[in-house]
Amino acid sequence: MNTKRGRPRNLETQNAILAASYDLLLEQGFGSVTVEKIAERAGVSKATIYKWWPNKAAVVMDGFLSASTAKIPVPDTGSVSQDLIIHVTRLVQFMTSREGSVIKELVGEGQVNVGLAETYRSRYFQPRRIEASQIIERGIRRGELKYQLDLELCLDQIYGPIFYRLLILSDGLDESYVENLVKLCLEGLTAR
Amino acid sequence: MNTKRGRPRNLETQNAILAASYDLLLEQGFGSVTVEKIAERAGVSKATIYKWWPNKAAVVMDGFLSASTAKIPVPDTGSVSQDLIIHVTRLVQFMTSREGSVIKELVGEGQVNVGLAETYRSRYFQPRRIEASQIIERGIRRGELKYQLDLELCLDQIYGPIFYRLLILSDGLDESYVENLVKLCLEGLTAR
Amino acid sequence: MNTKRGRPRNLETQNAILAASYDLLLEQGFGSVTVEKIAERAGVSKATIYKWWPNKAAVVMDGFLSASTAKIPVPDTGSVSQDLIIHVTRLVQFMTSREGSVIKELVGEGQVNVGLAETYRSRYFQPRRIEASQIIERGIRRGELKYQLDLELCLDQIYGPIFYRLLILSDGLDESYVENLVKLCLEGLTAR
Amino acid sequence: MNTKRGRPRNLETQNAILAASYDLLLEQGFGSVTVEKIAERAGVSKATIYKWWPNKAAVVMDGFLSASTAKIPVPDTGSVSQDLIIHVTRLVQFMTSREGSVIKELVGEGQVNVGLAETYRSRYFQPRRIEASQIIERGIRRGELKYQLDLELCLDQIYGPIFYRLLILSDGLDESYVENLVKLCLEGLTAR
DNA sequence: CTATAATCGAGACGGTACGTCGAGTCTTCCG
DNA sequence: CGGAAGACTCGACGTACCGTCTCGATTATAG
Repeated sequence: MNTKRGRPRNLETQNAILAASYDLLLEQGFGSVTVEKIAERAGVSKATIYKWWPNKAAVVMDGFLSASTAKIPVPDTGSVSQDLIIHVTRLVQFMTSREGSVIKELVGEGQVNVGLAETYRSRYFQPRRIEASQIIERGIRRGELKYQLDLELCLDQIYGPIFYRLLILSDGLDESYVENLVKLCLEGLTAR
Repeated sequence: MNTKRGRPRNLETQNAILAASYDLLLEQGFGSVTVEKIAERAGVSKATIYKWWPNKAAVVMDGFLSASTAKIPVPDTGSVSQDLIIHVTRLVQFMTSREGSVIKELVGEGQVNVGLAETYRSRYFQPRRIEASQIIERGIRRGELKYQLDLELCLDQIYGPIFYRLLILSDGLDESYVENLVKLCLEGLTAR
Repeated sequence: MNTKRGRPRNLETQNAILAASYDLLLEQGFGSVTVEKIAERAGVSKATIYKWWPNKAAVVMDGFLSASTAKIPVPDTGSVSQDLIIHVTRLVQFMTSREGSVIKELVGEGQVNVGLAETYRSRYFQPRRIEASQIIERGIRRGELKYQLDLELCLDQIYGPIFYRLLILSDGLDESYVENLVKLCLEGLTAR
Repeated sequence: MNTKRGRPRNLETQNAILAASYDLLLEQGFGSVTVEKIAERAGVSKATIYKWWPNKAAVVMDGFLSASTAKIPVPDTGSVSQDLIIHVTRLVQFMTSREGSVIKELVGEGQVNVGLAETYRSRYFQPRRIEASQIIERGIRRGELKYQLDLELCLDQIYGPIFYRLLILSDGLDESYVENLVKLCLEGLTAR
């Protein structure tokens, strides 16, 4: 008895669903995405969607993840400060683009949907953190940064203010803000 | 022409609505709050609710704001470091309480609802920032902190990581995290 | 102790209400008339309306009755046949005018509202029947019509088909229909 | 392309809706029928009702039409006079029964709702007229009635007074009224 | 080369909430 | 006291989306 009986899953169908889902997400935002619209645009039955994903949030998240190539490149200029400024500026640029702005909506939904939150944490934010941690680690190895630094904390200190502004304050995030932020992180607040 | 024409708005009604709304928010979370339930619990007609608030989010937000006394006290020990640690620890304690955790849901909803976001920004987060900025300003005046510090940026550096963890990483936020965070902010990342 | 204490009832107010009510009835039809709109147009408070009339139907009916001068003149040419044709033609003309067509709506409402029905019966249809019965009675006196005729039945025979068409069939009601109807009533169906 | 795609419409559901609708109509009258009550009694979702009917009036009308077998049998005694008296008496009996009385309410609603009116005209009144016209046509063929009679007019002359009394005058409609009416129609008003 | 098993499109359905509207009542203040 | 202003309740409306379900058609592997 083989387990592979019956008509096999059609990959194109899945891709069409993910693509449609992501398109709609970009066009109309999370709140306006409808399973019915996804189905229609993908030329697919609603039941098929629910066969492979447990609920709307899951499809949309999945669509987002598979579309968002979104690796923000990590520079290596030899200077931690420069690297951080470049990297974070790129991050900000991406986050304030249409594509990035849907992340805010997904995070919003994640406040109410634990499964969704876990997904974007493990499949989106953690990978990004690992990328960026290279800059810090290089800095430590080169002796630019304190050698006993808590890596996680460092990342929070850089990323925290950015997302805090994005998600809560909705305040301007221009290049000079990034520069000042990085500088302050490096130097500290303390007067000498 | 008198401005006080007609049957005056019944304050008890409004309070009952806001109270019911907040109770439900605490009990069941934003997603499960229903205008109908609010109306029923407040002993009020649904139409009355829609007369004074444009939609569910607005009532719930208003209920939250009028219930949340939530001033996190600002300590004054004479040391910026100590003050920050105490203050932020309190903030974290509040945010991880039931009462605080609904804020995360509201912020979540705010990603999709601009009006709501503006409300909690101006009526919740800004006031809280002003409270905390006293600690920084005192530190500057006393010469503990650099005198040309950008206040907004400082606040972001303290608050950012906290809300970043709360909203996105959902990671542990214990007392030692706060201490390390404050210490790092003050000292900076740079090796000397 | 005087019986006439306080501010006396303002007749103009009542008239404004009735006029507004009738205007709206003509403009928008019974279904779209709203007590609120009546009040607004009459520059009057809703409560005042409910003080003098028990419900919407009553005001509208009253407005209709006091505006509709609507006496359809009864001709006297010397010939019953001629008189009937002229009179009924006029009736049809009125009933198919905007002003008349609201009567259909009132009768419609009357199917569900007994009070309203009684009102239009006693204050609109009965008076009109009395007018027309003169034609019949003259015919009997002159010997044109059978002398033992049942007056009520005669009126039904003339009016019935008209209102049946108006209310149920919504069919054409031109002058030749009226002529044929009157002729058939007079001559009867029987072959000789 | 097959026409029978998708889950087929569940006939029981539709019937349950129509039955519930008709029951409520008989029990409480048109004005008190509620889509929500229909849904509840039929064990059906409100959305399903609105999927197949555009509004309350349409469902109720449809429920009425599919329940009302209501063919009033057409007698054939050999005498037009007798046949008419019997038929019209039966009609009156039906119309004054609970089942018939809802027709008055539907006609009432029809004064304000054109779609509804068209429906009951074409699917209720026209069919009934055709039934009754047999009596007239038989009378013409047998030479009892004038051979060039206008059929429509004849029907109006019989039915008109009945519905006029039912809808407007609400006056007694006993057997003797019917007899007198038929007699007068046949003989005419004219003295000889 | 047929039976079995799964996928899939179409679309009906129950459920739950939304926001709106109108009727009618009630409260307060003004003349 | 009459009346204007307008707050409030009640009950229904029609809409939208979710997630589940039932068909029939399709497409593969197993026997």
